[in-house]
Amino acid sequence: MADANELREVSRRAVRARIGEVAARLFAERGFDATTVDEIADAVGMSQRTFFRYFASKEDAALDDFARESDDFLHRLTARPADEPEWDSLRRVFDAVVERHADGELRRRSQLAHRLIKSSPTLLAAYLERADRLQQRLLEALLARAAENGEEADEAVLRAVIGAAFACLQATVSRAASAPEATDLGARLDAVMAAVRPARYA
Amino acid sequence: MADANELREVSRRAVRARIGEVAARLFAERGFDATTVDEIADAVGMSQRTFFRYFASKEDAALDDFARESDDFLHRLTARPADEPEWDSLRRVFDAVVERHADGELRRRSQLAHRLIKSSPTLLAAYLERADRLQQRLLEALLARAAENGEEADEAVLRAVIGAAFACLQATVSRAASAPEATDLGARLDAVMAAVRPARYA
DNA sequence: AACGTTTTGACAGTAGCTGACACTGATGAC
DNA sequence: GTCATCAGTGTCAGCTACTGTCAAAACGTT
Repeated sequence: MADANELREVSRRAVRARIGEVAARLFAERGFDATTVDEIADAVGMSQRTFFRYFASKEDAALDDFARESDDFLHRLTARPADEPEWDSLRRVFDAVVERHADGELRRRSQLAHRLIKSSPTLLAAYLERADRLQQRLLEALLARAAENGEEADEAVLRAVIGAAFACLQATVSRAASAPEATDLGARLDAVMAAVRPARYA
Repeated sequence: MADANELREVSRRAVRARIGEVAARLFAERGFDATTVDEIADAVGMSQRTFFRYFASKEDAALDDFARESDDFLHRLTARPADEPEWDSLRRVFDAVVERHADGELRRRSQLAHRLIKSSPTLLAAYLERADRLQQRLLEALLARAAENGEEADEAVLRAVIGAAFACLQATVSRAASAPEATDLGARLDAVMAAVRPARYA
């Protein structure tokens, strides 16, 4: 029984990944808005209905990588020491992006995704909404951590701090996505996050 | 000729405002997703097609207030002295929100809008996308200002600073929207923006 | 009253997305 | 080996947001 379920999960993930790849290729070729779900489904060899059994929306197919990255972020944050200043913890969380940027193939893929997102308002909107959700999850994690420490955290300030950190990440990655050549993303991020480091962590 | 055009503009704005009011009422009653454009058009007494001649999307009708606020933000920023630290200029720009919050009627309206936005993922996504656009416009203004001052601004850092300031605003307003009673939004915002104030302005 | 411009409604069509139902193919029980 | 089961899939029908087109209506100008 457990085996069967596991096999199904494996299969499901494989199909999902395949759809994601095909979709990414079509999006890159024709653009996000100009690609229909029917075309993706056809290219994969399935019905439109089945596509929607794997992805809740066309946007979800395009943002699948970011969904996985979100989970990674959360894991990395909870792995950080509880007494580390939140700002520095967040910087370490962002190493997920820096590390991915180090690999040539993954970097190209990430840059492509970022340019795609910037090219379509609806996709950008979906991306920002997911980023917002991620920030809320991180906020809960940091609130729980503060409670563990016996501190009384100001939720609004903490929310703003997370938002500020993400603004640093976005600004840095955005520039790296436009830049033709490989930049030292880690160093750039360090510089930006040092310049923006909130007074409360000074 | 000029008069006629002006009259048309007045009429157009009035109709647009009327649609916005009716839509806001329906959204408040039934929720954003549960309200169809047909229902709004019916309630106003026009065809669906005409609705879309005034608003490009259902989201736009719900976010009309924020569109006007965006223009206000930009005006206020350009009115600030060129040598003022960006962080402080942004705080003054946000006075637009603080002032609106001071008036009881406008505050209720703004709180309603915020709760509506949080209640619908699609509407939240549209809101965040518009906020992002606004930040880009403010970035351009601040870049132009820096150029005027003869400074060489780091675009990524400036982008991050604007994002950080908006994170403060959002966190503060979000809490105020949930809070039952009237809070001193200006004081709260001052506190959050002081705690998060970037190192470069220390 | 006649004219030209603008606005509007009606209609048809596309695309994203969902519910319902029937079919298929693999799995486990007997 | 047969049968019941059940997840995965395709088909179909339908809803809603949104767009192009075109003819009719509304409106200010002359």
